[in-house]
Amino acid sequence: MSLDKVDYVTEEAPRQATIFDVARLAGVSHQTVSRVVNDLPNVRPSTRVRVEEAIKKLRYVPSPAARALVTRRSRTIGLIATGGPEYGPSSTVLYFNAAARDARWSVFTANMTDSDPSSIRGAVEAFLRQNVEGIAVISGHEGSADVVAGMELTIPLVALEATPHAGLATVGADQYNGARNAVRHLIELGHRGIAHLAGPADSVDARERERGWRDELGANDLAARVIGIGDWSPSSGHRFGEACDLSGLTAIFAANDQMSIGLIHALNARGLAVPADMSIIGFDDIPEAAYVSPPLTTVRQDFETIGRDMLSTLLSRINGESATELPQSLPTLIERASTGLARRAS
Amino acid sequence: MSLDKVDYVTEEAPRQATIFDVARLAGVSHQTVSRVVNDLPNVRPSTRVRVEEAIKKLRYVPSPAARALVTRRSRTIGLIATGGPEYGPSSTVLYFNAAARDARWSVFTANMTDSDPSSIRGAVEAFLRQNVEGIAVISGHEGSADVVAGMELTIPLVALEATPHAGLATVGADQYNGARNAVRHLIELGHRGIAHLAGPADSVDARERERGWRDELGANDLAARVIGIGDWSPSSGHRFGEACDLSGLTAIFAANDQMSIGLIHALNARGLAVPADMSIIGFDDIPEAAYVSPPLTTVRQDFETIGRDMLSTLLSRINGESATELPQSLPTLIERASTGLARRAS
DNA sequence: AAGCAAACTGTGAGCGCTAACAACTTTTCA
DNA sequence: TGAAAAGTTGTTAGCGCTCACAGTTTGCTT
Repeated sequence: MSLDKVDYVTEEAPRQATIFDVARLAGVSHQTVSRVVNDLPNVRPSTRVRVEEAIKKLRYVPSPAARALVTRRSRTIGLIATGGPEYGPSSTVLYFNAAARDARWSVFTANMTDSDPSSIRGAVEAFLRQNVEGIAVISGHEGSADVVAGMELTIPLVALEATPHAGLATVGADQYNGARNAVRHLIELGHRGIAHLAGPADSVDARERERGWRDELGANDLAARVIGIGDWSPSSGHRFGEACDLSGLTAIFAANDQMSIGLIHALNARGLAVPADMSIIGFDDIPEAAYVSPPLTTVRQDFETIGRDMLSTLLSRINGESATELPQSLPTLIERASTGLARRAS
Repeated sequence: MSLDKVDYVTEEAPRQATIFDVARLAGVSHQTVSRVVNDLPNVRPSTRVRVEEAIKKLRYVPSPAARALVTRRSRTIGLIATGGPEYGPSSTVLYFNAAARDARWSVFTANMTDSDPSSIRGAVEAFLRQNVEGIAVISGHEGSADVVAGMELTIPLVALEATPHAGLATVGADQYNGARNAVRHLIELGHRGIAHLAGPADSVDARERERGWRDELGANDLAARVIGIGDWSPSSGHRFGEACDLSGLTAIFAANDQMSIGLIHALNARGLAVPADMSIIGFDDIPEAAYVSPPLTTVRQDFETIGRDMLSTLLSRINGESATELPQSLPTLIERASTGLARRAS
């Protein structure tokens, strides 16, 4: 399959070979060529070989357009991604794409910074016209997947971080238990006043992390307090870190690493040391997390696995193997230096 | 164009309308419908209106497959992205995609973590089969764009960060002058021993930044010393920060922010304060840069502009408007707190 | 009012492929 | 040995669209 040093389109443009060219060269009908190409049975081995040789000789490659026209299939997936270049989503997108490549599927990507329903619908409509066989939604915004699900497509749909929904498969890490583990770690260090710096309200992941935090606190008869609702960005973490009321607190669980970084920076500016005065735990384990000061204790998500799981889930839906167990990984706690033993709350 | 609450594919599957359905309803020939759809002249206004109404009523949308089959055009672009989820490239990919959406073009993305020539060729071949009308390469690896360029395609090609090459348009920020500005800033602060923590050797951007650093130093009769060649990651910055010889140095220009972060962390561990003992300047201005300790002085690249410029360059090539001036923006210096006045070198 | 150009509109072919079925071989088994 | 069964191959008809060109109408001259 791998051809070296080929003039893909030479000046004389010898017109890409068609199925008929191959048929003529092999001395068979075009239909037989089609059978060979599609690996259908009932072709005599000797004929098959002859056809394969002709294919190789002519460098024949079937036209996806012609194929799509008649089969209404395209071996193509549509991917909708909303939000900016945050580490988590963009990693997931990247690995989803890589997995698709490995599986020899093509993917159309529609990136949009907002998650305006009509933009999303527009993107889906464009995908539909292209005969995509499935749609994946990787969105930080809760509504996005529901918008697509609400279109009641006949093609499978898989979404990252969305509420379970009829006809909508969701894949992702277990944010809830990841968050509980984070909080449990804090409790084990002796902390009792553990606040939360939440992620955006329209993010299911953010809400799951908050719920995990709240439940773990509840299970230990501890009070819950949210010090702010950020937008995942370091600057939002910084903003809340500057302004929030820290009384009674010895630890803060931030909804992601980037906000942790902003938060720590603001805390330092207020004369508070981390973790001596305040323990901070993040979420995601971005590459920088190990190298900021102090190195961040966090909960690692494996975005590569998530992206690949999304693809394989979608592909199995496309192949009709519906309702298999949906993959869900458990994020793991990474202990570094931003958490420490609790001191008496100030 | 925006339809609300539509059953995109109802259970009875009333077969997506074709051009003939529209023609029948409007009482014209399919060819006239085609003219209206493609906005060709010589259609009586009243006829045009009638056809447009029929289109709207039937929710007719032309089939890209059929169109591509006959025109051999697809209004589709192939995007090749190599490397992992680093901030710069993934942002560029994202904004490229967003710009394409705005222009109503579809884009196939082929993401690969490596930049193996045969993978790249494979991706290009797949794109060609899909009748893409142009290819964009966003790669951290130098060879990538050249591999594609070497295939001598007849469709336009645009690449980020690549050496100028026949038939290859490159778009990007002016890494060289950005780097010179960074170094000049250091010199203005009184630094004389200014080392460089370089990016990977196979990256043109990395080499341009190094060249800028070297030339600015040379222009001021200062000696140049590279303390390491990293891979853009914080951990590589950290590694070199731990081991390098710092004698005679009061400042280090790191090839990107992430390596700066790792570097600073290692320096701190060696008992060196930034910027008191050593000034550090990075490149890119990632969102975290302002919130690490100390906030990073860096050179900001506008990835959104780069991504959008890549798209518009590619589109204008596709439309035959060749050889327009290639956009190149100048990254801007962002002064924060990781650089300070030079002390006497140790 | 005839005549001609310009403006419109329609017809037929064919892009490259697969689906459906017809036709021809070979094998199998009574 | 012959007929049915199984295996193999070919034929035809589209998929939905655009292109090239033919045909029809309309507007403008003289």
